[in-house]
Amino acid sequence: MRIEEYDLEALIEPLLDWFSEHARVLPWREDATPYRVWVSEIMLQQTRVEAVKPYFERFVEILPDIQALAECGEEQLLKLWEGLGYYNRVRNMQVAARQIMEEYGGTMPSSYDALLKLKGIGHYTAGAVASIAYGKAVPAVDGNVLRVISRAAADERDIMKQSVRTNMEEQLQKIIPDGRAGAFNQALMELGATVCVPNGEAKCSECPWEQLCLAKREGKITELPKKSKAAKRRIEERTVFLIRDGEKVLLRKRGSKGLLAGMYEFPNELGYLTEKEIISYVKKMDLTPLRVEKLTEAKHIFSHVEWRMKGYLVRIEEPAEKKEELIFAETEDFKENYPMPSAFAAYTEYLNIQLLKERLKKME
DNA sequence: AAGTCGGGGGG
DNA sequence: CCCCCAGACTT
Repeated sequence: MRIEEYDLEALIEPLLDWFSEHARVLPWREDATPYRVWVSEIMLQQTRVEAVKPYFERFVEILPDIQALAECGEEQLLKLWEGLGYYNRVRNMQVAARQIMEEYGGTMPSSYDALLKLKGIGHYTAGAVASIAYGKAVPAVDGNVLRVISRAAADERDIMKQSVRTNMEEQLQKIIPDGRAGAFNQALMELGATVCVPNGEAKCSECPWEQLCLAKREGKITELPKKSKAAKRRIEERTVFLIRDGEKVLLRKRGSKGLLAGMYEFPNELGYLTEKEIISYVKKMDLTPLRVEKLTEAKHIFSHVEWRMKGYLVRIEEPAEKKEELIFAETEDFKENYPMPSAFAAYTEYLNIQLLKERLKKME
């Protein structure tokens, strides 16, 4: 069965009635200005509501409007996003903020097509902002919507295909209830997030569509939606260096493109280096290693690569001359000033412990 | 159309 | 271990 053969309109009233009683209280739903809706939608891309909440509050407090976002420095921007992942989201959002300052005098555009032209805003987010913040009658099809509609209509097409998503948008466009587009789109997502859930048991007894859902009727809830599997992750072995001069630790800033763009990291290299190779690696930076100590091993899983890390603490002599390109950060404040990805958590944690030990020693 | 881009929660 | 998440961009 395809959604063209299913009566989507019958879903609207039960859904809106359900939503009016079960809508969660979320920070971005209070005072749903275009800016706040935009920020929340970018943060929510591939990210759960609970993870976003604290980030959202802090972000809009420190950067309360589009101009503040446009003028924010890179370090502070990444610091506000630190731990959320997909760091290009916030970099793109700033590009868009500058676009809005120049092309729209600082006012968020309201049309779907204008929103779609902004960096980092695709079909989903354009639809979400246009409908939620401006009440425009356009769909916003995310993973939740694909799932709940696939199930309701018992549509067996592969939702990973772009053509299926586009078709879903076209069919939903026809039935968007006038004047209630924002509530309708949010209700579809809310149903997917809280009732028609992807993992575990769908809570069909709580669903406003229990009598209308074909997947339920045909016993296909667990089979739908159909989804082709993602490619397998590759594995990378890495050696991570905590190069320490007294209280200071050596950091490196990553390039402006690719994985973890613009973030800081401990120097690290592909492959597992021997202690001999570690020493020559450090010497190559014109540093003088004193001793090398093995640290814990750690694993970090990204979407398409898995890092298997072996860490080493390398004590060095205080450099005679400070080289410009080497960033030696004080252990005390490196957390406040340098945005670091979670991938290195095992080793930043190690520094914390070391810091605590040093403090205890001083108290004796 | 396929690959890239984080991190965490839950089964 | 697996899955998925209020997706977008690049090639």
